[in-house]
Amino acid sequence: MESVLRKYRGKGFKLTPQRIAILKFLDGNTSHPTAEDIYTEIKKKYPTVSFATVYNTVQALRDRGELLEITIDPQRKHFDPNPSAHHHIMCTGCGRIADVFTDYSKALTLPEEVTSEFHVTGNHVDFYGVCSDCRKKTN
Amino acid sequence: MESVLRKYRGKGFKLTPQRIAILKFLDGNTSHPTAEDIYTEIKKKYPTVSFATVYNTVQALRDRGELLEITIDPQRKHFDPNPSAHHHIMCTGCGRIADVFTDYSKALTLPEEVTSEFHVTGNHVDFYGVCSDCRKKTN
DNA sequence: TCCTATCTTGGAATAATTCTATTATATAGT
DNA sequence: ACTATATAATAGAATTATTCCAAGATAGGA
Repeated sequence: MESVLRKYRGKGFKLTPQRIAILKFLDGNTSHPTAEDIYTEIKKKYPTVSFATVYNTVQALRDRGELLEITIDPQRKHFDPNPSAHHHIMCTGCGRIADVFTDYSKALTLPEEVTSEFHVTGNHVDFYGVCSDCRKKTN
Repeated sequence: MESVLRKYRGKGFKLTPQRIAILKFLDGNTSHPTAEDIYTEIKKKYPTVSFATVYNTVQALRDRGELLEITIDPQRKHFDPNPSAHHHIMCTGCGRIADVFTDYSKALTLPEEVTSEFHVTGNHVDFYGVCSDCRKKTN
């Protein structure tokens, strides 16, 4: 828990109580929360917290490379506190997002017509499917 | 042009003037327009067209498998009238989206821990980069 | 301890999308 | 061609997600 905070000390990143709560909530969290998920959680301990604080904090973390913005869900953004290169799969039934740790970098070669026009800086591989819980329900 | 409309006749899909305009705008269009792009275009010929019509129509097309919703842009949805499996690259400078027609299906194998939980139904491979125009400008 | 840059907050603003009630019309059936 | 009706179009309100803003609060360096 202290280790969560250590890397943010100094460097003009103020460790306010709200931010500490957000950092602790995100630490090791693999649930891919939305801004609202974070807001709801932090509100339990800090009832006056605002969405602005949540968005400010995730943006600060993103700028520092500590957080990824996930685009797999067409409806809203999700966040992932694991900034290392990996991918995702979303259940089209319940919306749950899980991690996919396979490294596809070797496989994702681009044709010359694309690489000649774009300097490629990154990629997302998103999978869609139906999880076992949802298969039981809807059949 | 007639061929664009042929496949929509019958089957409870009403070919209204607004829809025909949308279908013609989308036919062969590789610009990956947003709802607003479509709205702005159709408004030229039908000044009273509403966003509801645009959204209703793209949803009807999506339901019929004639249109894909693109999630590569975190800010807004884009649409692609080419429903065959392919992928995209977006310029992080100007937001332009281009098609990537490489077939990665063979390469995108998932670990057993994922396939045992999810019945996989689809995937998106999104690339990010900087296009040649934007390299000239910002650099 | 004090100063100040930075943060938090509430609420307003913006933007994207969906919904609703009403009016209009494309098309199937005659 | 005519009519009935299911479906669509429209305006505008509602919803949802996100950003902005001004004022007061505070973390952390000096």
